[in-house]
Amino acid sequence: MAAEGAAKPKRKREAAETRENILQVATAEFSEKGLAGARIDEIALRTNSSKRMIYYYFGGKDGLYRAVLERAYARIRAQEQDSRFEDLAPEQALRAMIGHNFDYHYENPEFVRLVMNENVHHGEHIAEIAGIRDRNRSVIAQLGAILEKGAAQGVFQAGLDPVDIHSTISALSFYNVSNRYTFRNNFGVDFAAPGVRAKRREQVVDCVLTWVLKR
Amino acid sequence: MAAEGAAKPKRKREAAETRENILQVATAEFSEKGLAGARIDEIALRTNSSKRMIYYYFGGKDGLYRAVLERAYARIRAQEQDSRFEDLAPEQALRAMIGHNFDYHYENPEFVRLVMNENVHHGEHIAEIAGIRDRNRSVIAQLGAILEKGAAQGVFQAGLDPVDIHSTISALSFYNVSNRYTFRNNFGVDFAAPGVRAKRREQVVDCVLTWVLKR
Amino acid sequence: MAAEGAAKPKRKREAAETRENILQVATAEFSEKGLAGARIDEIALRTNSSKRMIYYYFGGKDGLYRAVLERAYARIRAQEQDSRFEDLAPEQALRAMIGHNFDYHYENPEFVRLVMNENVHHGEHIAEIAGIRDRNRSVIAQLGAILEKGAAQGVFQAGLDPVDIHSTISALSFYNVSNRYTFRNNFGVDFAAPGVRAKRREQVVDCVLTWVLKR
Amino acid sequence: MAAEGAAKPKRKREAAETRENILQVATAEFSEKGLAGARIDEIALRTNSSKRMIYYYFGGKDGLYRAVLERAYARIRAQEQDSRFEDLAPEQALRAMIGHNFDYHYENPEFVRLVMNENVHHGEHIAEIAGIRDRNRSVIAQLGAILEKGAAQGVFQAGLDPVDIHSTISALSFYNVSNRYTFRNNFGVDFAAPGVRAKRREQVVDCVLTWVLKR
DNA sequence: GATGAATGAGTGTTCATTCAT
DNA sequence: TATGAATGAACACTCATTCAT
Repeated sequence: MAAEGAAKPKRKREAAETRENILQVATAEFSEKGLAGARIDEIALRTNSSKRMIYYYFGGKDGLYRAVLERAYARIRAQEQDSRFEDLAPEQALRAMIGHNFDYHYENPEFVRLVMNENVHHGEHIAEIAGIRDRNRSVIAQLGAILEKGAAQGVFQAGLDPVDIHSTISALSFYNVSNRYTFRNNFGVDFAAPGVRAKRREQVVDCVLTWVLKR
Repeated sequence: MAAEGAAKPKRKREAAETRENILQVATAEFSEKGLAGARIDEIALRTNSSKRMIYYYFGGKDGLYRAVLERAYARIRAQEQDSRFEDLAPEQALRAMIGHNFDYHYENPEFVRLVMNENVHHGEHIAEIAGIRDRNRSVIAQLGAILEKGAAQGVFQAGLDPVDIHSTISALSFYNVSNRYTFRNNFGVDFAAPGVRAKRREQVVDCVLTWVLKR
Repeated sequence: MAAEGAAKPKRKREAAETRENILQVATAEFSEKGLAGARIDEIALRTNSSKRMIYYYFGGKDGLYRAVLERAYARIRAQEQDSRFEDLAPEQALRAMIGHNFDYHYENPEFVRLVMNENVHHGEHIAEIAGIRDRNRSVIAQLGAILEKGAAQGVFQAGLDPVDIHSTISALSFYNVSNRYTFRNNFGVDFAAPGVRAKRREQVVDCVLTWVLKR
Repeated sequence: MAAEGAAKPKRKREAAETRENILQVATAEFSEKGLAGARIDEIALRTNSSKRMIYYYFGGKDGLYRAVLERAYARIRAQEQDSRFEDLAPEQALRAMIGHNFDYHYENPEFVRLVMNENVHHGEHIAEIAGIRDRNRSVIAQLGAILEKGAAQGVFQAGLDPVDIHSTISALSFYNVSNRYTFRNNFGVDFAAPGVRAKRREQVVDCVLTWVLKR
């Protein structure tokens, strides 16, 4: 027990905390204002440490932004690793998967906005982050397994490309969060309102399933 | 006097040209880099006129950005006013409408990126542009008419909210353009490739129709 | 006369003045502290204009430094173009040329120090300034003509390379200014003292001439 | 206890090694970039130890720089103490001395560049290093003895000031190394090229001797 | 209507140095 | 003796905007 306290140098633990604290603040700031709009000074101010530490740990604004992006993707991966749909029947598994995807976007608008911003910047930073494609490959594999099983059981159409289905699910989940402000302005509907969310969730699950199910 | 009278119109025409030239350059720049990332100097440089003129005509960076946004929406409106789906049978009308929406996004990535950027900025600028809600109301009305007609004929489901259908169509059309870069990085599929676009168009039209049609 | 005032736009004259004012201040600063030691803020402060103007006219610290270097060399050239030694007898011409070179270094310590600094930086900036080699070629040509004339008249040794003679003259002129501080510290002699300068001038002229004259 | 006694010297030896290692790295760095241009982090990185040790042993950047300067001068002294010219005939002794001085500059460009840099900084650091004037006094004494012996033998001119001769020798030896870069750029001649060096060495020895010899 | 010159507040970044362990 | 973490002051540079002509 004494060993536990002594084992990890206090300093190192503090360093990890400093890093994490900076990343949290930076995530909020980059998500809110974008890479170009965010200010290093502003981030440093909200941090428990200083501007200098940002450069010490992340090298600069771009380095920090990349670390934020990497962490955001790592967190989804962790979430998805936890959720298991494979034991369910194909239709139930797909429903669960779509719902989960939909919810993740709703509950992580920061992630959605980071991805938006990354597209504003032509994806130049995400390209330099290793390991993201691996993670996505596993998502596609998981979805593909469900689709195949469904097709084999005769409940889903045959020959569906999991990437197509995934892009459809993502589009329908992403838009509610990404285009929240313009949609509200243009059509007077706020996707963030609880009632709207619930109704929309049902529609998205329904829409994709109707399309996939054997007709 | 006659000369004076003739001179002015000429001036005005030149003025309109200058304005339009600035707007074109600014549209490209804001679309490419976002509001925060775009540079007034850069825009002025690519213009046929000077930086001073931007301030003369648009008051400043924000004013220019709003003018760009307004013009982008005005151009969709013009396009949509041209297209008439009402004479077609409901299913054909809906198919045409979805396809048209899909194509517009693909062919106007600048518009898509401006909307993305506007959402990054929480829609604070679009809110100050008059007339946008009116235009969208007419889109909803048009779609609503088609849905009602289809429901009356027994081909569509009854009681569908045109705003829901519209958001579904938009989500599926927007994503291919807005998330082009991250999707390519994550899944190795480039939405911009001609083959991908054609296949995706068919899927989107199909997906929405399957969902709307009476089952 | 009135035309003279109206001919040049007042603005442009002011711009040239601003540029020149910045260059003067920057010359003093770079000469005093070197490129790495000089501070843009310090230069701007001593200027009649602002830091922003330095970037407006010279693009940055390096650009300003290069402009300073270029101007320093241009000023020697102007001085040398004025001085004519060719009409004198070879020995007198060479004496005058050496003396002039010696004096120029003494009277322009800023130039000497800029050249020192340029060597500290491995000559990377001077390489990018066009026209310097041309100017130096004419110096060598001038010296070469004197040497040849002297050799033809039998007063100078034959076959001397003007570049060798020039480097000898320059070394003996440069050192008194460049190494003033360490020499004073190490040997207690201040090259800048008037008596020392006069004596040294005589020695340098004498030393080079003794070497060049036919023995 | 015996172990304790042995341990300490070892520590001291290691400490001396650490100091020497830092000094070597710092010499290269200060010589290359100057005092203002050199970076403590860069020096620490190339060292076998850490940044903290620099502060521990030398107090700071300026202290390290002074230690570097002091060591550089101490090394010349050591070299000169070894070389004995007094046994030679005056002319041979002087030739040897000039050649040795010339060679030392060529072979120790780091020393030359440190002296240049020290002059850029107005000799403010060298003034604080004790013992340098003593060392130079002995150089002057040595040269003075040779000159006097030569004058007594009727081969050298009488009444020559050894400081004048020394400054002439130094100027002609220093310039080839200090102004290597600008000279190459301006006149296309690289003093560092072996052929150029050999030819220049002969000229320098010759030039000084011609001047000193009785005519 | 049009142009080059000018500006102040801010913006990302780097520096030598010190602290805690 | 030794090390990684931390710091604040300074540093080069950029921005949207305005002025004088």
